Amino acid sequence: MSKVNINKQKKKNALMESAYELFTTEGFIKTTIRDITHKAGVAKGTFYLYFKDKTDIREAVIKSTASQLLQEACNSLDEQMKNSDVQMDVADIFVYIIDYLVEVVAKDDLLVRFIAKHLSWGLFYTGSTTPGMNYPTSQSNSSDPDLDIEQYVINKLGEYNVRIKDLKLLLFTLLELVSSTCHDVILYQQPVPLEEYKPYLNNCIRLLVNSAIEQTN
Amino acid sequence: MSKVNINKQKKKNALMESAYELFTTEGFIKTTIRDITHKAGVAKGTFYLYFKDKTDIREAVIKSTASQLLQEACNSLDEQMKNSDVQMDVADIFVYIIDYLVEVVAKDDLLVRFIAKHLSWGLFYTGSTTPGMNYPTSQSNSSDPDLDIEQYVINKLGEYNVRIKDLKLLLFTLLELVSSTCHDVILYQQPVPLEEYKPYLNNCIRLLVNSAIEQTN
Amino acid sequence: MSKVNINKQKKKNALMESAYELFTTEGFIKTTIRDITHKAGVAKGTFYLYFKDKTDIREAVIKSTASQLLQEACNSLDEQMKNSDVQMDVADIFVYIIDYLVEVVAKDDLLVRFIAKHLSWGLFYTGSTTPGMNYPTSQSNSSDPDLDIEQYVINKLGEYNVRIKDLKLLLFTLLELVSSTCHDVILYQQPVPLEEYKPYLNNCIRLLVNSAIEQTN
Amino acid sequence: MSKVNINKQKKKNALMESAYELFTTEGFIKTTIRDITHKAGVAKGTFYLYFKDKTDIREAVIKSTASQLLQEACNSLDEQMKNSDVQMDVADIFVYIIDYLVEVVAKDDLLVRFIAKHLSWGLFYTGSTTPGMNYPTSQSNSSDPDLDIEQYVINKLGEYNVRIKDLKLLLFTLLELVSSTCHDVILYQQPVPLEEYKPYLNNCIRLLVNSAIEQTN
DNA sequence: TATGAATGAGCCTTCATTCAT
DNA sequence: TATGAATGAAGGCTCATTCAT
Repeated sequence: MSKVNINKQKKKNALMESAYELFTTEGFIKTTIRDITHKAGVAKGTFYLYFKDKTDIREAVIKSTASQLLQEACNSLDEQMKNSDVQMDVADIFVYIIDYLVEVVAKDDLLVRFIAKHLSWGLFYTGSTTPGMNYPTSQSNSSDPDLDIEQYVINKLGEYNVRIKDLKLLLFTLLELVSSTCHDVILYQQPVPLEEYKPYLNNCIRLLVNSAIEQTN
Repeated sequence: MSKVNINKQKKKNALMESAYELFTTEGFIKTTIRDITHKAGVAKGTFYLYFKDKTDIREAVIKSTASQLLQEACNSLDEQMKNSDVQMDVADIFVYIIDYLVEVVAKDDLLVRFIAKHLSWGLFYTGSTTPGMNYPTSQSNSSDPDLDIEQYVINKLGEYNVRIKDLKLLLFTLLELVSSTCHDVILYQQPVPLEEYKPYLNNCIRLLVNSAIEQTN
Repeated sequence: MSKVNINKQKKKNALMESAYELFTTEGFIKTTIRDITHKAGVAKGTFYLYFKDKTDIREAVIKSTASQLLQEACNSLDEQMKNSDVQMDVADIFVYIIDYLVEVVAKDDLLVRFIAKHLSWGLFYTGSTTPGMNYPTSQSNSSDPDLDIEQYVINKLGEYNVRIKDLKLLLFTLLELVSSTCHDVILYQQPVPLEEYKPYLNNCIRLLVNSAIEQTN
Repeated sequence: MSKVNINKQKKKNALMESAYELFTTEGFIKTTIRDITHKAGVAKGTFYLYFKDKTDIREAVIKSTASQLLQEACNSLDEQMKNSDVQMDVADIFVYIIDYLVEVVAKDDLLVRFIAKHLSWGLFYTGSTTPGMNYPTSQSNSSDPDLDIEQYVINKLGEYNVRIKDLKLLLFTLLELVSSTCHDVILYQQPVPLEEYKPYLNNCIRLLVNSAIEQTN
């Protein structure tokens, strides 16, 4: 990548990071373009060189964040399976990942406000970014995250001699279920606190996952 | 109720109805106070006699709408059970209600934009409405909806000799699951169209409900 | 005075007292009619039965307050002269009264903000109150305060065998001088603190007063 | 100064001039930001690029106007002393300047409404203007007016072999005395018309000044 | 007389967006 | 490419005033 392109990417990243911080701490509506550019250390006009408007950068930030989060969760699972002797069954895998996500999100009251209700956005939607403003190649791995998670799960399950029926739907359903319920539970402790809800939620997940398992030989 | 109070109530209702229309057709952010009052046929200042700000009326409208919707669903179920010879099992009841909600919402592309992600708000949250501005008695039944839905289900199941474990959590989880997934499915047909998703969703519901049933006697 | 008139007077007094409190604590601009009536325990519409608008009540309050203040000062002087053996010369009398005013005002940071720049208003102006809304007879003594202070001084000086040249102008000049300078000195300690300024001011007063004395006989 | 900075200064000046006109003709309260910007030929938002709010521009205008006025008075005195054969004593100097101010102000019924009660503000207060929005160098002479007037008087008196006791306090007292009394006399002709009051006032000034003179040598 | 619900003009202020530099 | 001064539409909200009761 040419030096000038690297510089452009830096600017774009700086804007996205600033936007992320402000969206989570101040909220989307209260955050202004001026805030974003100021924090990123660029001029206001520069913003419009990279994003069409505020919703455009929000979408970019959500996708990037959700992707990253899931990536972390998967990495953590990999290590866990490598290092631990305890045998996990298929449902355990789903529960582990979801638990990971919930824990991360729960620790960050601000993150949940911003992203929880949109967790699956980063994974299943090919939302229309500003035309001609695609992510640069350096991020292209995460720009098509749909494959990632689905494929990741398929690989993970390779050794189990099982097949998951309607895997895409299952993933979608689980993510929405989790993000939606936890959003309310974490933020408002309604109808019960998180610690009380988690066992219940995990049980739901196991039910849905186990019901989707088909043995293959 | 005094003549003046009746008039006040009329004004409040007019405002809420206007807000509902505008929120669903134009979106919350694009809707202005001026729009609401204009449509309601009152002066701008009058708005502030009844609501603190735009979020305040949104909350009121959501609660009212969600409550009403669920009421309709329950009524429909009652009739169905009275008139039909087909025997419903416990899970059928849940599926029926949820199906009803989904169908109503699906027909109204606008409604879903506004309410779907917040369906459970009207049922589980005791958010603070403007103080001293309670719903008049004519709506007081739905002003404490928490009892309603839970109690309604309990009554409904009276004749089944069953008990539902963690009923409140089940209801909450189901509502969030449904509203969250259908929101995306209906609006964006992502990851699959509604007709394709519904059977899958219904199956999930049955799983969760059946797993919560405890036989009594 | 008829019972109904007494009641009317009570209302008017309540409004003026509320206005005084609010003007001094919140400032004239920030104070609203609603605030005044609320504090006075009457309805908003009632305000307009007694005063034309906010400036109208302000004028009434200033006059009343300034009058009262001066009255207190004069009373204090009377006692002082009765009880003390120390002989006061003519200038002492002026200094005493002015000192009294300054001390009262200095103690009340809020009072000075409101009235200091307008001290002489209550004494020399026959400002136009709302037409047909004159002070009731019970206050008529203070409604023509011009005579009061001038006559008071004349009486006071009776025993001194002196005449003051241009007494009205002297009084006006002194009051304006004092209120104007002290306003700034008390509020901002500019250009010097009050304690430092007072001796200087007193000296100025003595100069002006002594220069106005004409011996008689 | 760069071209853009010159332009900025022009805008700020235009705003201040418009504000001055409107404050004097319409009064501070009645004048709106919209009025000011409209008259200045800039957009409403532009106002907030230069001033925090209405009180901010008022302060700026008062300071600037008071400074300017005094400068004129001093200049006039200089010429007078150069061209005239009549010998002025020390008190004459003070009287001359004050007379000049009073005359200017008296001619402009509107000016007095705005500035008279605040004449000394421009000379003794170092109020906080909008931060980072200092007057450009072209006006910097008057931006520290405190030194100006005091030093000016000291210089003027150089040839008189006299020293003025408490010069700063004297100046402050005189300015407040004059502006305060003339405010009422000019606007309301209370308690007497200006022409009648002026000789009295001049006499007061002479008293105060002469009493402050200390012979040197 | 007294009320207070209703009014609606008009306020201040923000901020996305443009464009000359 | 990058800037940031300028824009001006639009927003939320206040509040003096009216008037039917």
